[in-house]
Amino acid sequence: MPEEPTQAERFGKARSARSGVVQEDYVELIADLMAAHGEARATDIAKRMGVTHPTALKCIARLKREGLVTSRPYRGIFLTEAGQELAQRVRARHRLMVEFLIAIGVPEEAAEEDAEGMEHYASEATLAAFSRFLAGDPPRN
Amino acid sequence: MPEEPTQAERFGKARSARSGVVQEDYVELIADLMAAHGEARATDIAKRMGVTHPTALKCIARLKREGLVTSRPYRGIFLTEAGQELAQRVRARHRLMVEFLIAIGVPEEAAEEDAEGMEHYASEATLAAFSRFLAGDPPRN
DNA sequence: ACTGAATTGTACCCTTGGCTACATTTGCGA
DNA sequence: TCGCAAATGTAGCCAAGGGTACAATTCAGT
Repeated sequence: MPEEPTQAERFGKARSARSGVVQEDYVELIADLMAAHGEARATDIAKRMGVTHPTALKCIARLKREGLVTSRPYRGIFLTEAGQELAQRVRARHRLMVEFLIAIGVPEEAAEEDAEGMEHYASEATLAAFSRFLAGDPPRN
Repeated sequence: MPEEPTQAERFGKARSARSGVVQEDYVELIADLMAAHGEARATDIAKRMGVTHPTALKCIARLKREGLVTSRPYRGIFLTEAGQELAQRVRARHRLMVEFLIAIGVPEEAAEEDAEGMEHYASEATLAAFSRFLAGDPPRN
């Protein structure tokens, strides 16, 4: 099967997807923290992401540049409209992924771990298929 | 649900997995090229990965450092024992992922694309669940 | 009110994986 | 055989996302 250009395209797409992964994780986490504590502090973000605070600050700076987040010096971090929308999509996708994995028999902790990586690469088509499965539709006849 | 440390661990694991993604893709591709043409040339690797050749060379140099690949100046690239084993595992995982996605109703091209990203994050537990599903075992009773 | 701890910010370094530009080596075809 | 195109290698740039070390600011508690 010599389908080189298609393969290159697929690798390219996976590569592009990779660049948004960290943003998605941060935005989702910030939304969680705001929901739980009313605000998102850099230290808490760093702790929950399992990185040092300068790393978190740098990623947050990038989120700011991309208009997903706002913050004033020595103050908390807030999601913009765009950030909130992204957070909602990401959270929904994450929940669906975990539920699906558990439904097909993956133990809960493994499902949570794997979803953390896989969720970022699931297209609409795949998410739709997962939804159908959870809804009880027969996938193959 | 304040389970911060666990969440940090999960993010950490996903991060670790991320660092092996490129190696896995290269090793699998090199195995493909060797099977198809009897040798793996840097130019072909670059073309199929959709990157420039210096980028491919740099990644190959890293594979060499990690003992997955060998090569002599201006000669082709060859997998070591470890490289061949990795390639086999990766290829099997890739096929399983694609088959599974198609089985639950994802269109073929989307399945190929999504698998390219998701395959690197599926644990043994998840792969086992996918296998069971393909074998026709009822996932939930 | 003020001091000390916690939080936030800054400076600088590393590796990975992109790129372009240029140098070197192979090896094929005239 | 020998020259030129193709392949390979090298140098140097960039951004992202890790890290440490240190500076600045906030804020609680006395």
